Amino acid sequence: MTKNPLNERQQRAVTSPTNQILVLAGPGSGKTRVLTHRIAHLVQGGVAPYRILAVTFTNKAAREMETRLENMLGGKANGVWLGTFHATCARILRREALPGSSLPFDTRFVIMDADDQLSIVRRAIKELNISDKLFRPNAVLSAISNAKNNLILPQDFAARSYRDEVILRVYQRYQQSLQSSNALDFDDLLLWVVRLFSANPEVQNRYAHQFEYVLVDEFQDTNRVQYELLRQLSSAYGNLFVVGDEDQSIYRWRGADYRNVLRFEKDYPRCEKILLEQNYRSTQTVLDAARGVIDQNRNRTRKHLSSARAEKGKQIVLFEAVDDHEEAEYVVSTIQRALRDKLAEGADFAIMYRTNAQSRVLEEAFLSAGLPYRLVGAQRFYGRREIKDMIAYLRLVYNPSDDVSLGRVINVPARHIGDKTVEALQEAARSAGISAGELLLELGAPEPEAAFNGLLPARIHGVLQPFARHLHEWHNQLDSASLPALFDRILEDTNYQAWLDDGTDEGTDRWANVLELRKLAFDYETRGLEAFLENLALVSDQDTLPEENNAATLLTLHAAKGLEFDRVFIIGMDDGLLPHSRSKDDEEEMAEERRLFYVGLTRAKNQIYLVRAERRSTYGSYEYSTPSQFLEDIPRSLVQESGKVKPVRRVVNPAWDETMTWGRVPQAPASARTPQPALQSRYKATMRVRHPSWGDGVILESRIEDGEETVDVHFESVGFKRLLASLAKLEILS
DNA sequence: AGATGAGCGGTTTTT
DNA sequence: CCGCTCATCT
Repeated sequence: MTKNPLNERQQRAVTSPTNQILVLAGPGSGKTRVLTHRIAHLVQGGVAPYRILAVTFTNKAAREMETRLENMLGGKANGVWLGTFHATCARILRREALPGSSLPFDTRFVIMDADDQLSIVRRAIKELNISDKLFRPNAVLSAISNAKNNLILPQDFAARSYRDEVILRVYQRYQQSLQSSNALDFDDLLLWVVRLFSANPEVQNRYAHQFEYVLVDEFQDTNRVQYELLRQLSSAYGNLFVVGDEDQSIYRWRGADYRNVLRFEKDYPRCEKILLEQNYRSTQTVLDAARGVIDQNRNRTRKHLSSARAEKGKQIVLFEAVDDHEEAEYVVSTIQRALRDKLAEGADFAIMYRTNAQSRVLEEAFLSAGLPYRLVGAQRFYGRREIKDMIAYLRLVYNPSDDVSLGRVINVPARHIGDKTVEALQEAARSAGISAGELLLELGAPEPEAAFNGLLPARIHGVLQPFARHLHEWHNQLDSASLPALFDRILEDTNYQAWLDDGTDEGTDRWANVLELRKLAFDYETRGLEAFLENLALVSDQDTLPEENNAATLLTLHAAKGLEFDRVFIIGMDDGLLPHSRSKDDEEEMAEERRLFYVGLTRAKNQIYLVRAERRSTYGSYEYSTPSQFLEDIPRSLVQESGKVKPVRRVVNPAWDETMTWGRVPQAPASARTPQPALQSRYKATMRVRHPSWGDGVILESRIEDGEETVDVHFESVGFKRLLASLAKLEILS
């Protein structure tokens, strides 16, 4: 693909001299390629790399662009500001949060992750004597995040109801906690840059004059803060190049607003709009199916994606399993068969699902089949208790004011510091006007300042002393010792291994995780603790997970955006899962669910498998569901069904042939069926056969199911089919 | 202070 | 079903 020349429109997008350019790029239309080529074009035209800012949505996308630029230009593009919104903002704030700035934190701020945020909210709710039943911490946090995404700080928050009043109070307390911990949450990173720029035009100007060119990926998923930020950053030169696709907007719940695309056209009436509709990824079958789905959405620019590839491609396979276990087994066995027949390799496959919870059953099936897989996202590594502990230690050493981290590790491993002791410490710190961590640091000094003597009762002081001393020593090492040395020192001083690795399998496992993190710390030996912590906070886990060799990928539909795979399974094609039940009352949300499905479909280069289960276990009991309504929008001619025999279901979509049945071969009710003696297989694996319409193929497997012989055949023309031997008119060739 | 066990609530999606 | 919180006991 890299060898191909750019098509005419891509070329235009890369070289156009227009100031503001809006590229509407369908899936697989070479969007990343256009972005990287444009950056390369700018650099080769003499623009200094540091004057180019390119913003991506994920770290992964940023790294991929970096690699491509490296390949194109060697080191010539080094220095381009390339990163996510959040990483870019963190970088700006680390420079600007100097003493005397208007910002309520200094350059040693730490970044709170979702867990930290939630524990701050919980604490605030508790301290304010609010019921956490009526005000769910999660809901309150999302209200706060929502406000921040709209640039609303507590002082700007207009409470229009009792509920708002309460949320506001929590918000205030929450913000205070962050401030006293010298911490920022994700939303703050963006918010404070915008506030900084608004309050200090000279600072904004400095950056705006630095960034002669601003380029943005996944523009449809920007929110209001991000839009504002882009406006500010490009305000000097007005060179703003944005790439996006309304149809792939899937982050509305996070404040993203694809109408930013419309806003862009309105705010920059002289912008040039370029449509990329030539698809270089998928077969026409994949595109037709995707189009059938997305064309049901209104209020969008209709695109006419056409495949640059000649072949129509394999039909879409639809499989209905009886339950989620069979669903997973179907995925695994289909992959195994393809591997065995050398039709594909592991890394060609991706299995996508709506909710993270669905990965569990899949993982079990992969494990028991001995099939390698890699799971992206889902807090696998960084959510681990032992990992969070070690990170908390490091964060605390870096920034002793970090209350959340202090609370996490002050008594881990247990060192007789209970709630009462912590409370006394906090009270004493408050009366001294410093944070608890700072006070500890002081108490651990060889000669603490006299002012801090007598703040605490002698007994409590004594209990805290050993920990305080350690903290002081670690903190002192910050500038002299390397990160790995500090890491080891903490492990040693806390006796962490002995505490964690208690001889059980789980303990060994946990210790192995710590060693994994330690390995990562060695990678940051030269860059240091600050870079290490920032990376841990901002880089999602998909980046750092050890790459399993040639393994299938398990990921949510959200995480799939921007990726491509040869063969894609989308599982859980059930009403209530996709579209998700939480979306069904809201038209906008339903449209977003549809886009999510569209994103999944368009990841496939060659083959799509849509899989559902009639029932799946949730919380221990079974729940039944009907097929996803989205399935009805896929043209019938593109689909080939597969699965176990079960009662006929009628299809409601008039686009389908009335006489067609859904999912199954029709069959008499069970009661009318006479049990048949086990019958002999007529077909065996490796036999060559001929089908009247599909031509020649080879039998992959034959088995007796419910008294019927079922054969899996791979046809040269259409690929994999599962057939009932009694119905298919197969001719045996060899 | 720490260990144990009953009870409960939770699942959308992520930088 | 699982993991977490809270209450109770040692």
